[in-house]
Amino acid sequence: MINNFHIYNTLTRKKEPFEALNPPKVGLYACGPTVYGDAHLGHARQAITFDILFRYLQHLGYKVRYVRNITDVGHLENDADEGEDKIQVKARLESLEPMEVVQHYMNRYHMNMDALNVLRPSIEPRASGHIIEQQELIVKIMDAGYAYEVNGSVYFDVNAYNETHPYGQLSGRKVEDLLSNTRALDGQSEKKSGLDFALWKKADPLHIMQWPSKWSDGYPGWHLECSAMSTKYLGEQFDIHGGGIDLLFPHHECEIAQNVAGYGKAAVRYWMHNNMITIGGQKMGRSFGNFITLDQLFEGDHALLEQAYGPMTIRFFILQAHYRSTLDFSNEALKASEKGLIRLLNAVATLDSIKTSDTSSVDVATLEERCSQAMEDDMNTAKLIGLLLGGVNIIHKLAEGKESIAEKELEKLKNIYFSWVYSVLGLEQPEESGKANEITGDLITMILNLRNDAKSSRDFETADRIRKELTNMGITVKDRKDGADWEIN
RNA sequence: GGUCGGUUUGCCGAGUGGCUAGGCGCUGGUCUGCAAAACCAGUUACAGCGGUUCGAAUCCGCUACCGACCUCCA
Repeated sequence: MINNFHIYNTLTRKKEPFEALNPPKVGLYACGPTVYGDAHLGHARQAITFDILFRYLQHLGYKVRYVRNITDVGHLENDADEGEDKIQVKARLESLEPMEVVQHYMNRYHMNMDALNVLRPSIEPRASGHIIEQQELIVKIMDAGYAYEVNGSVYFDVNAYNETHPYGQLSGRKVEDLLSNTRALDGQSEKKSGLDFALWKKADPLHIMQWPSKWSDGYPGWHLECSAMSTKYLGEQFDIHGGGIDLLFPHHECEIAQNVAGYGKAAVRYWMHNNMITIGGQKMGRSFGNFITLDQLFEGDHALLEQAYGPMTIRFFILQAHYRSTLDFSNEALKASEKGLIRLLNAVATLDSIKTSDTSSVDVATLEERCSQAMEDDMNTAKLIGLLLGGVNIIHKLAEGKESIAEKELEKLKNIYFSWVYSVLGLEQPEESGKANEITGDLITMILNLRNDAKSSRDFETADRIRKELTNMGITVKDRKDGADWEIN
């Protein structure tokens, strides 16, 4: 499979040409959410980044198996592996079954992602459904001598591992440095070293989520699920692993160690990490408490929001920055995205009404090439959007007849916009669905027709009154030569 | 403290040696009964200092500031 796609590989800190292990198939794994709260803007960025990768690889002709997990067990509340399971904490607070909490937030996550036009992955495995696989991996790691059991819990032995394999390769850390920065063991801990992490944790009797094992009734460690599930569905080696940059250490580092220890080799060819969304220069995250959920954005229901922002505006906003850059949230930036998106989508809608000529005065081939190059360069959606918006000018001139285009060239132009804007970037024309909306539309059209009659008979007083009242309702009237168009603000 | 990254015009944000990024905003114009919308045109930058070079936002060094990770986090 020939392409010129280059990926920035976190492992090597370089852009590398993409070569699939088993073309035309590509195995892609991305770390999904822990479902104990509503998804926020940061989750949207992660999901959209790898949604673009999923779509783009398919656009290039690959057959992609995209696995994105749901973490519904195992993440602990604090360090030292002594905390409570996050899901369980939430369940107690809300007096719900843990699985009820999981289902609730998972449903909401799916609704949010659907709204953002994020494609569902090929497989969406849940940690709780792969306890057996995780236990099997623990056995392999123990057999290889890289894990030890203490009081029914099993820990990964980082020091033992580091003697034969460099631990910290992905995040650029050294064990010695890590050790000097790790809080001293208080003597109570079961772990041999502060760097060791839990593979299996014995549960106390009150712990609701627990499963039997040869070591104890307990639950799997936090990093284990991704190793076990990616191997199950993508094999011991696969092409791309993605996730938020905040998971780089320790999560992904531990994942590599688990794979090497258990299966004897590293699984991943390319590691990709999306950067964070910031707000006022600071990372937006659950632990900072400065996040805005997607529902709040869609509804405009948050103190920091001056208005509601549609899912496509959010998607466009995120795609206007490169995925490895931080992206700063602000109302001003969101509003700018909203307008830019409309400009782009309106132009695409205009393409069908362009008339062709015998010759072309516009250069479509160059645009086509530059768009491809932008995406080939580590998925630079920001550049791609810039190019597509630059072409909007040309589309307008073609529509007005100021430039000419041959039929074949027009087909090419349409293909550029339809495939990049709709298929790869996943942007959609806003839907006007529902009977109520239909009636509303018809009513407004009727009123505007009446106003047009008034204008024709030069009764501007009536015409202005109608327009003013519509404006007060939040409907913008746009007069054209033949009638009028309208828009709800 | 350790490791890594960032600092681009009023705002967001591309850009790794010479070629207009782009969007928003702002100013002017076209259209229009007027207004809005739409469209067209114009608009400004590269944290500071020093160095390399014919030429630097882009490479190197120093300084300042900001952030991320080092504990769960997309």
